[in-house]
Parts: sequence; structure tokens; C-alpha cells
Amino acid sequence: MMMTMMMIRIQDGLSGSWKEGSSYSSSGYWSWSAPSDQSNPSTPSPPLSADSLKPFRMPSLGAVAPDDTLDDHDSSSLLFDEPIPRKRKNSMKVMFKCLWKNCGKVLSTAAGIQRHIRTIHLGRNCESECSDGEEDFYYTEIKLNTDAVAEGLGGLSTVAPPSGGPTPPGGALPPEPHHRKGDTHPHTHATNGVKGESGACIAGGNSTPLSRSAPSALYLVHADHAYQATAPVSIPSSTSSSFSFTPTTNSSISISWQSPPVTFTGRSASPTHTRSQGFGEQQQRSHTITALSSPPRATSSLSRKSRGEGRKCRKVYGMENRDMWCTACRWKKACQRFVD
DNA sequence: GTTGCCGGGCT
DNA sequence: AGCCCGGCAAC
Repeated sequence: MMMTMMMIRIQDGLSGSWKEGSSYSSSGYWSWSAPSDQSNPSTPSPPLSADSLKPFRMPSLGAVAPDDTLDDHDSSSLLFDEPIPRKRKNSMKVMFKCLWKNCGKVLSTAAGIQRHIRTIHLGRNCESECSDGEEDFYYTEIKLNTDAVAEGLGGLSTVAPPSGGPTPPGGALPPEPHHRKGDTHPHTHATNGVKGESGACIAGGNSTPLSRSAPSALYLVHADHAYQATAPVSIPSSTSSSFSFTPTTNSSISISWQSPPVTFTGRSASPTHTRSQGFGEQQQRSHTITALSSPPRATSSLSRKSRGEGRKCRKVYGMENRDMWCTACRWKKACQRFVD
């Protein structure tokens, strides 16, 4: 859906082409601009899609109907309902975490965790054959970004259990069979719990709503005019480098969501920072502006607003990067990004 | 000539 | 409302 819109927009841009922009607007240039529409996502981290989002989406946006069904095959092929697979899903890694009290052990294989539970917690020595599947209820499947796995894992096993207390993340969930024997994938189901958990639990017990809402907000943010939101980040003087810059900013933002829960905690306050993305530019330069509403602009009853002393988008980014300008500048209106 | 942006038109 | 641009004043 978004894609189509984008496409349309791009096309528009092409046909309408800017006359000021003149020749430089080779198609290649525009192709870059496309992502810029969802800008923040930038190259590497699209709309925090799959990985980062997944953990929160389910709980909050019940929109996607077949969550459960999805999860069913989930474990094998991490296919999210995400229609736009722009994210490298391959970065996802499934781990299994023991939910037994005071344990929280994390293993990379189901077999491993099962055996762990069987032997350590259930006190059974026999091989998997004699398993009645009960172990399934004592561990949970968690998905991690491999990028983050390295450190995330460390965090998980060490941080998760303590933060949530000695009890498993399920909350007060005692290691007690949940009687879901009908389930084909007990652990998959558990995954759900983890999804919520990874975001919330770490943040400290009940921060759930917060951590949940944040990402969705982020989602919206990308909707439009994202380009303005991103660009402002201290664009260097060199026009050439500015390109790569936008993306960087983005990724840094999305990363906060992607990163393992632990990291997330620190960011838990960021919903503010997040929700404002569309707004971001203003925030970032806010220190200079103070209040957008109070600029001297109104003061000068004179017809023209003298001349902006500060650097404006045009000057800063140049015509070549016109799409990095703030909307106002592109419309030949008073610059919003570099308000005087 | 360039730049910032008002005023106004178009969708 | 969003978008674009003619044209003017300040540089």
C-alpha cells in the first residue's frame, strides 16, 4: 500500500520534475529519493519492519488477524505478515529460553532447552524419547536479531531473569503445565509471550503499554514527510556526504527498537523522541528556536522579513539535494528547518 | 546573479 | 491542505 503511494509520488516527481532542479535529476537520483519518503527507515532499516516491530505489533495492533496462524509456521520460516520484506530477515535468530524459576537459561536449540529442562528441572534422565512434551511448557522461543544476538544474548540471560525477578517472564507464571496439549507448537505460542516480554519485561515489569505504543507511533511517523524529519541532523558542509547521512540517522533511530530489550530499556523514554519524528527536525533545532510559534516573524510587521541570516536549506543542501530541503523551502516558503 | 520567501494559483 | 512558481527584495 505504502509502496504504491510512494511509487505514485515518485512518478509525480519525475513528470513534474523541477525546473530549478534541472539536469542533475537523473533517475538515479530519484531512486534514492524513494526511500527517503519513508526516509527514516533509510536503507538498512526500513520501517523497523519485521524484527524490531514484531515484538510489539502483536500485542498492540491486533489488526493483523491471523496472528496465531502466522505464528504456527513462524518458527520455521519467519514470515511476518509484513508485506514489505525490506528488512533482512535473515538476521533473525531463534533462541529458546528456560522459563523455570530462577533459571532463564537460553539455548539456541529446542532440543537443547528441552533436555535442559528435562534433566535439570524435571529430573528426568532419559533421552527425548521418554519426554511427554512437558518441557515445552517450560521454555519459550525468542527471536533475536543476530546483530544484536551477540550482546543481546548476554543481556537476555543475565538481565532478563533478574529484572523480572526470579520468576519466569510470564510474570508470576510458575513452572506449571499450561495444559495446551492440543497445540502443535507450544513454544511458538510461548513466543507471543516473549514478544511482549522482550519489550516490556525488561523495561521493568509493567512498562508494557509504553514499549508497545512506542513502535506503533514510530510506524506512523514514517508515513509522510519523513524526509524533512531526518535531514536536519547536522548536515555537514559537504553536500556529497549528506546523502549517506540521512540513512545513518535513521538507522540509529530504528536501531534503538531493534536492539535487544536491554538496550531498549534505556530508550524507554524515547517514545517522546519517537513520536515526534515527523516533527523531528524542529526538535533537533529546537534549542535555537525555543518556540516555533514565537518567532520574531510576527514581530516584523514589515512586508518582507528582511533576510534570513541563517543558512537555509537551499544553501546548506544545495540544489542537488533539494529533496533534503524542508518542505517550506521546496515550496519557496519561509524555511522551517533553519528558522532565524 | 543568487537567495529567501510572499502572494497567489492549481490540484 | 498540499504543492508549485512568479516575482520581488535583499544580498
